[in-house]
Amino acid sequence: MPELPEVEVIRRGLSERIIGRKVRRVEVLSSKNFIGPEQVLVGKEIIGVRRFGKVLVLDFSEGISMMIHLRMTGQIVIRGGFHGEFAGGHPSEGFVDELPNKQTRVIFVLDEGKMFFNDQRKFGFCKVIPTAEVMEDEFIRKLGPEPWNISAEDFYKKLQRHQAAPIKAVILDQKIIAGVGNIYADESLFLSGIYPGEKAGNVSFSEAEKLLLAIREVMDKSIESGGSTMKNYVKADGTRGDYLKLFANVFRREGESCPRCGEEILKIRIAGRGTHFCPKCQEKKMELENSEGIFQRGESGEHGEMR
DNA sequence: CTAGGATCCTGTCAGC
DNA sequence: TGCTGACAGGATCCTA
Repeated sequence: MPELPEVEVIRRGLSERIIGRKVRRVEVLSSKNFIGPEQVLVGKEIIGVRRFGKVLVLDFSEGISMMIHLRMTGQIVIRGGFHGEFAGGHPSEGFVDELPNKQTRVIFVLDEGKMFFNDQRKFGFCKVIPTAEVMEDEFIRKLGPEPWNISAEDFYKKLQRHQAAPIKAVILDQKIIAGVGNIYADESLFLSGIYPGEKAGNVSFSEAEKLLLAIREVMDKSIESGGSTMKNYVKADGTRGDYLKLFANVFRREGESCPRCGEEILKIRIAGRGTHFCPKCQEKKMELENSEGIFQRGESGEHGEMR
């Protein structure tokens, strides 16, 4: 899905456009994607938009809230508001189509404008719950800290609890750290020079620290550039742009050459996910079968800044 | 407890 | 052209 940066961009976009708006009507086109009684939202005013990792929470008047999880292919589109149109989340034609379209699952008719929840694969959902119970939600309760709110020491300790698992699988686990998905996992592992399949138990403290800083860096950069929205979806000539190309070094760049060393970027499968990396910059460590192994691992390379 | 695989669903693309 | 299988910006459930 949309990962932390995309959801944060949506949170900001919605904050400017729907706070203060009232719900006139809710049309659930796919009941699978809506949990709870949608009618309780009718007449309520939207008073806040929060984010927890990849989850969005809209707060309404009278103590009602709604969680939105976009999962793989969800998107949120605002049309007809006084504060301009907006679309964010999974980039697809829904950003620009006339809505509702085939992928529209829920329509929120506001006192001014409409908000569409579109989702090709129907993995995402909206869930109405009392505001008081948001923090008790299973997913939110178990969610790890935001990347900016954990120390390198604590991050390292958490990684060490999963000795045998590939480091990529560990950082994708939302209980370890919130918000990392497939794109930012690959990108941050590239920036920190760690092989995605490396056993977490083999990741040193200094590598864990580099990795944490890299996660923050790629996410900050993506949020600043506006994530994936309709603005960067359609190029001037009408063709579809790929916002990933704006910042991704390795994601979906298999076959291209590494921007740092020129080696060919490979794509493999780790933790059931497509994984992109540079075999030279992200070298797999030697198996330490005996103490000599320690000396076979040369310097980790003096790489400076990269973009 | 951890780790890995199947699973939910629709759509697209490569290969035959 | 039509069919088939693999895969996809996620997370959960099931099994070992």
